[in-house]
Amino acid sequence: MSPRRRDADSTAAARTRRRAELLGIAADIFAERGYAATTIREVADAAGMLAGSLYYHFDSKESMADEILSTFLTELWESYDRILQEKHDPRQALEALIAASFTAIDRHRPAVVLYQNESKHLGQSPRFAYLDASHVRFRDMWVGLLERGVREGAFRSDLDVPLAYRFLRDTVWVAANWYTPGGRLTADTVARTYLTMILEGIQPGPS
Amino acid sequence: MSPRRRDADSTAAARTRRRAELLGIAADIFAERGYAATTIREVADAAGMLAGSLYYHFDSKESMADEILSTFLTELWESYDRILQEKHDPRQALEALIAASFTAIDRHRPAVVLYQNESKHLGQSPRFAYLDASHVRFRDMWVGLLERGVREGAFRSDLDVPLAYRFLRDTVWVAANWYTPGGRLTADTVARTYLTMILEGIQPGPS
Amino acid sequence: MSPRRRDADSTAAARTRRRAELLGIAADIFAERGYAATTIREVADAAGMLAGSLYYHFDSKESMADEILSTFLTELWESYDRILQEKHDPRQALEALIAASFTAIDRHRPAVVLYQNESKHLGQSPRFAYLDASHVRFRDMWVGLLERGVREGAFRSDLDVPLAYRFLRDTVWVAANWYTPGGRLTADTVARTYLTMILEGIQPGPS
Amino acid sequence: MSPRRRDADSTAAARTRRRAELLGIAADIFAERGYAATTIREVADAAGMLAGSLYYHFDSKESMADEILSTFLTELWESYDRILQEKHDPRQALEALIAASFTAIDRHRPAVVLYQNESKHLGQSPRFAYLDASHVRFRDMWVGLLERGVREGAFRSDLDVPLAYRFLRDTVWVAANWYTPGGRLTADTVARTYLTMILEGIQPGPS
DNA sequence: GATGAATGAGCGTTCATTCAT
DNA sequence: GATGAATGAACGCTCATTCAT
Repeated sequence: MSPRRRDADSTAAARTRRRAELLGIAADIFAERGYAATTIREVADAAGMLAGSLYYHFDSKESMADEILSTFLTELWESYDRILQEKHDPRQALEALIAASFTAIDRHRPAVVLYQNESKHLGQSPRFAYLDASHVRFRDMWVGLLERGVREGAFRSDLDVPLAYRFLRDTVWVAANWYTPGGRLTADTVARTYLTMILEGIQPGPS
Repeated sequence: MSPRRRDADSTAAARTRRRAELLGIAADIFAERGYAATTIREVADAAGMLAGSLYYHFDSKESMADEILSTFLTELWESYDRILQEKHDPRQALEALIAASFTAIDRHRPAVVLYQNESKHLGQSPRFAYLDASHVRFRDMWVGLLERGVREGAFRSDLDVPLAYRFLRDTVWVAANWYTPGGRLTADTVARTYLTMILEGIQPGPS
Repeated sequence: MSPRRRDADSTAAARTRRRAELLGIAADIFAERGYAATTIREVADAAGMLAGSLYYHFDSKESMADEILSTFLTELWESYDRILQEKHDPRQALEALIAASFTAIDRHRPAVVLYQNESKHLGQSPRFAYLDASHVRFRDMWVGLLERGVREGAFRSDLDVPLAYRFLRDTVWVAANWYTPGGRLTADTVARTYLTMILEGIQPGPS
Repeated sequence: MSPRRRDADSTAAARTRRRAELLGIAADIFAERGYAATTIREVADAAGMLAGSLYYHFDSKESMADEILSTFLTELWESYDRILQEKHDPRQALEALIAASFTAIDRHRPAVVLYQNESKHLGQSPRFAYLDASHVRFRDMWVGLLERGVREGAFRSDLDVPLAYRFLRDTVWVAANWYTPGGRLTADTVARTYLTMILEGIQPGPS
């Protein structure tokens, strides 16, 4: 790595790193207090700077939420797309998607909380059109998967697919509200336990 | 309208009805936009009056949320308590509690949304201490029921009770976000379908 | 007194009596909390009615203050005028005026407090022009009396008349802030004690 | 302006000066219109800024009054305490205290007016408890001084001390309502004239 | 004479945002 | 990169006042 290269790094890359750091702080507070109830002064305080200084890094409060959410969704869909390409068996795909979702919660907890609590609102502004688009993709993915699973006998034939889709979607994301990365349960454990409940129910099986 | 009707109607009863009407409007908007993001002027607009006029009926924005939430929770716990007294079989109790929850969503949809989205923030103020108290009662109720069910063989012996409690709790209330009273699905239908998924899972049973 | 006469009394006179009663209540609160800081709801509460009901009796909050102050000033000037006609000796006139002022405090304490605290403000509105007029008359009366007294040897020849006027004026009225009718000191006692201090000073006399 | 000057000037000192400037403006208007009747917008207008901008400098309207009053009282008591330590003769102490009071009026006229007109109301809030404390200290100081003066023969033996205390207190402070710094009379002249009236009275002495 | 419900203006305060330094 | 001071719009709320009943 040439010195020239390192210099370029210490500007562009350092800037990127600082942005990410600030966004992490913002995401934590947005998730904790709610987007509307969070003041950018609170974010700035937590970052050890004055409110006005944040505007050197970001255009607006909205743009922070935007960057937090779009970063999260981009990464999420990358992992989903990888799974959808690899796993053709509905049951296996479902397992992998659920696991990937819990991994996302583990890695982007505040972003997930933000997504869950505020996407309805924010989605109304054109800037956040991708949130609604993501919802649609989400629904299509799950509904498609469930319908195929029913056809292929992986899932109960009497499944109410639209309802089951919402059941799955909500059940998974809502866990971000109580899951603590590094706590008693790892993302993987939670995922497996949830999967068992979802697939086999909570009453005793026949075996 | 006969004088008799007007007499019975006037004063206390009419006031109560007007308050309820206004609270209904407020609850709808709080649920739709979020409590913090809702302005008193939006509520007043929707009620066809000026912002200040709301203060003839209510002390503060907070007191509106308070009345919405406490009314809902009072009614909810009345129905829960009735069930807990009547149904001693864990499985039957669970079914009845889930059904009662969906009935509550049907009747108090905006209040449920408000409860779910804002109780964490509001609960910090002493005035809303009953929200946290309700959470605790909730947890104790479900955890107790699940543990008893496991002991008595009604539920899987390997159930992770704390996790299952959260699964049940979230799964049910989160439905308030999409459920439309008077839509395709009645509260009862949703409750029965959810119950089947929760009890038996989504994969085909052996029977 | 004919019945007809008594009927007329029970309308006009009763109305007058009620107004006076309400004005007494208002004056107490205006004096206690300050005019600007007093809400007409507080006055109405104290009178056992609703805020709106006061407007049956009075045009506005201002008109209450108006009536309180003008009633007080009319009576005050009546007593002053009587004295000025009777007492031609400066020293005797001064004594009588001071005594009359303390009598006014005794009988109209809240009005005096209101007068003292709010006349500067209220005087700016044309409706209260008589307040400024009264101030001028006041000053002319005292300054005239003091100058005559100096000329005639009743008061010190080196008296700074404008300053002494303010001294007398303030000294007397400000007592309304602590004087309690029916307390340890009667208006007359206070008047006599004040007079001694004003005339002879607080240091020991030669006698 | 040299850089040296600007450096010494900047940050803390400049901020303090700006605060003092704004407080001076606020004090003028509070004194002129009354605290309750003054709007924050009036203060901001006079300062050439918008209402909200004041909140960059001060927490609240109340905190402005607080700072104005506490600054004044601190300085006043410093001068009083110095006198009480130095002058042991009651008559000399009284003269010095009256003079110091007029000096305080000269330097803090609006603060004195505010103190006199609003301390009764403001004193009820815990934040302004020091106002009541100051009243008590005031009374103790004057009553103590007068009693000692009577015992030692400096003041008339028949003096009604509690009444004389109020007489002195009011007489002095009330002058803030008409005294104009830089006008015909200096604070010192007023003080001396007042003192003569207080000590020797307004009627001709025997000498 | 009084009530109950509302109006409309304005208040103290907050907050995202801007910008010269 | 960050600060300090300000803007301007809006917010929750208060209050004198009105008026049909």
